[in-house]
Amino acid sequence: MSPDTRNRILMTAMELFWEKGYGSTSISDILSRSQVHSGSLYHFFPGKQDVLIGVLEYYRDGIDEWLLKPNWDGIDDPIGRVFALLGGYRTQLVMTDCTYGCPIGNLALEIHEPDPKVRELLSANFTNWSAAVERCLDAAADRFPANTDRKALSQYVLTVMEGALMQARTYRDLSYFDRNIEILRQHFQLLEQAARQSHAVN
Amino acid sequence: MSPDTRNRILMTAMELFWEKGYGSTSISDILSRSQVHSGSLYHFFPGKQDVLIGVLEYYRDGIDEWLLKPNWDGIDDPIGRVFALLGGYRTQLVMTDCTYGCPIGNLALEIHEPDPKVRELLSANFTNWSAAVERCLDAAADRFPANTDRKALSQYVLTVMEGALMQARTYRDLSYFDRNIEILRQHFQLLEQAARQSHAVN
DNA sequence: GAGTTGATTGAACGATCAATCAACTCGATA
DNA sequence: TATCGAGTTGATTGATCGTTCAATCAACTC
Repeated sequence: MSPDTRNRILMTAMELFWEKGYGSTSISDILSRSQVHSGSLYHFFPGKQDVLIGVLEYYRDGIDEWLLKPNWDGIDDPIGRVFALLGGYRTQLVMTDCTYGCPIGNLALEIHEPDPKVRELLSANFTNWSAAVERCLDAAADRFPANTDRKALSQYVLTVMEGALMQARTYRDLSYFDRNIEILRQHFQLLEQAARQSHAVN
Repeated sequence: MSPDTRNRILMTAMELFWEKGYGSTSISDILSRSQVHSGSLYHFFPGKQDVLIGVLEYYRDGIDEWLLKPNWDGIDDPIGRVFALLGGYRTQLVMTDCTYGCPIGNLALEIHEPDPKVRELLSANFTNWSAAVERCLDAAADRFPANTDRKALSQYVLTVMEGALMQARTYRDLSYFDRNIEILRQHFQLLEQAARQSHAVN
């Protein structure tokens, strides 16, 4: 029953870290909800921080299956995929009455002096996310001006997502998210428009 | 000596909340650094959360003097002021080896179930910030397309600032901040360009 | 100068924290 | 059948948490 228990701990910790944050989640919170006893937890994880590391690794390894695949199913247009991904976060906001926060972004701001290992995993999660967006932008490279830094732009999409989530959650108001995403969309349209004009000249 | 002590508590709590976050700052942390005894703290504040409220009120009431005035001194161009404000955050990042985080944004993401009073104060701080940006945008209204939603755009500037800070801090790399701000700047230039074209037609 | 007030002191409280540990279970292997 | 060890149990540890409270003190009121 070993991998079962380890996994139940991770899943429960994932939930709790997202609901209450890392610092406010106690080991006994994890134990009682997961129906695991303290000795078992410490059999699999040396300490609380290692549970966090396990959770971050889980996110890192599951981004394709749990984040991208569900949001991109049936959508082929690369730029459509970018905004479908953002739409996925909107759905989460709706389902949680605007209490949803990005699990990675929340941890990134909550944990002030992260272990190198923790910081690496937070970075890796951000990098994987924006790399997925960058692949979309590359697939639509001809719709952007030739000198567009698509890697930087993909990081910018992450920035807008995190900032928009932060405001929607703080105000408990979905419209803050929508307005932000709408401005990003208009920015993209301006870029596409500029690309068309440039191509017409050449 | 009463207002002295209250103020020393607030200043110390401000420092500590910014350094370690709210949850990881203990009352005894505040007491030892501020050289105040527990009884004195509880004489001025009913509890820990009320210290947080005091800090948030302090930020709210000090935005002009402590944030806007220093960054806008000697700068008249309204759009220049927007990016000067963002430049202020860049300076903080430089001075802290990219460990700086927005005090309000950090608290907004750390505190998952805020009291109504706390949530109101977080919102008020965001609102004051973007309202200051909105005044700049209004002063440069003729440089944007006529149908520009300047209030939404000012919230978007806040979004980009928060997201850019989050990434720079997570990666411990200033270039993530710079690239994000640069893309916002290019967006503004596209908007100004569109406004010029529109005015030329009319 | 007796009485009142606000400010301060620091020991103490119960609760909760992360973590430990010896004892136990039980399927796999020899 | 005997042995082994990965997994499990849950009571227990000492530290730390936010908070309380009886006491003392200085300054002001009337």
